[in-house]
Amino acid sequence: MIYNFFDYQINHQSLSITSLIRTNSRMLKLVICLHYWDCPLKQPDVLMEELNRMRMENKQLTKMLLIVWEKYSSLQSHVLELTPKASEDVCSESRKRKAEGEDCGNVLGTNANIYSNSDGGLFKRAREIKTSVKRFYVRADPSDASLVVKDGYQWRKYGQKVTKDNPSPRAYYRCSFSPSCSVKRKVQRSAEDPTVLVATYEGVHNHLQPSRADASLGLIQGVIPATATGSVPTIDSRENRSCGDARKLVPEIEVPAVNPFLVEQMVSSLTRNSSFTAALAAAISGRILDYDLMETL
DNA sequence: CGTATTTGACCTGCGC
DNA sequence: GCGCAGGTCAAATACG
Repeated sequence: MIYNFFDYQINHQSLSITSLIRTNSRMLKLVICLHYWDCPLKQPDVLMEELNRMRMENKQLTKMLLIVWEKYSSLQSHVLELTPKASEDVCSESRKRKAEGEDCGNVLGTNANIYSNSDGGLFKRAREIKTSVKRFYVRADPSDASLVVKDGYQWRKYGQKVTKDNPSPRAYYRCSFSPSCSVKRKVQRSAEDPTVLVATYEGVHNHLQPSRADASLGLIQGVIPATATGSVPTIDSRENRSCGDARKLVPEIEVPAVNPFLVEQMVSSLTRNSSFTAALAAAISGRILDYDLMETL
């Protein structure tokens, strides 16, 4: 019963955070609109009014966001305190079960507000909060023995191992871009289809992607995005499928997820940065002045 | 010469 | 307690 209560609370808080981030993005959209001067609102007064309104709204939302985040964090720690047995169960899960969970699609995304099961859902959630595991499938040249998946991040290989259930070796990588980044990656050829590389990511990067250009190379190499519109990725539907059918999985490759925490950090820092808002106001006023001059000519 | 990769040894946890 | 398997370490090696 108490679990259901916290379950609702955490879901509710997560959804609130997501909603607030989306609302905050309205201001950034307005900035982009002003920058390219494609905004349908041609009246500077209307724009200024809208900007001021957005600014006030943004301040309030930022405050709310911080409050919600603090409550969320305290709730999260409270839940973990209340469920020591659950935490132990989670931590003591055998490696084999963990591996099976990964292989069989019991893979957890970063969207912590998406839960489906009711029995033991909270226990699983505790693990989801601690680790994020994602899998990607990359089409590769079978003649190429290297286990290289270009995803735009910098990786350092620290080990290679042949596993029992797969004749091809598994390569272990760490993120080398930032020493504080603890993201790990495992790359192994699919046992069923050697032309497919299976990349398993553990953790979330605490830095921005070093090179978007490099990421695009992944597309050349064979990673197929989930949607052509670049929609925000969610938990891969493949994760609920049965094991070992890589061939069917390939056409539904997803791109790395946008890190909600990074988005939150960026939005938060931008909205709290007085110099940013000052520069923004200066840029907008400059645009308005330019527009007035053009109108008078 | 500095950095990245390779690879055998070692560690850890689980099942029997 | 022992063996097995996955994961990690670190010295040796390769490479630009």
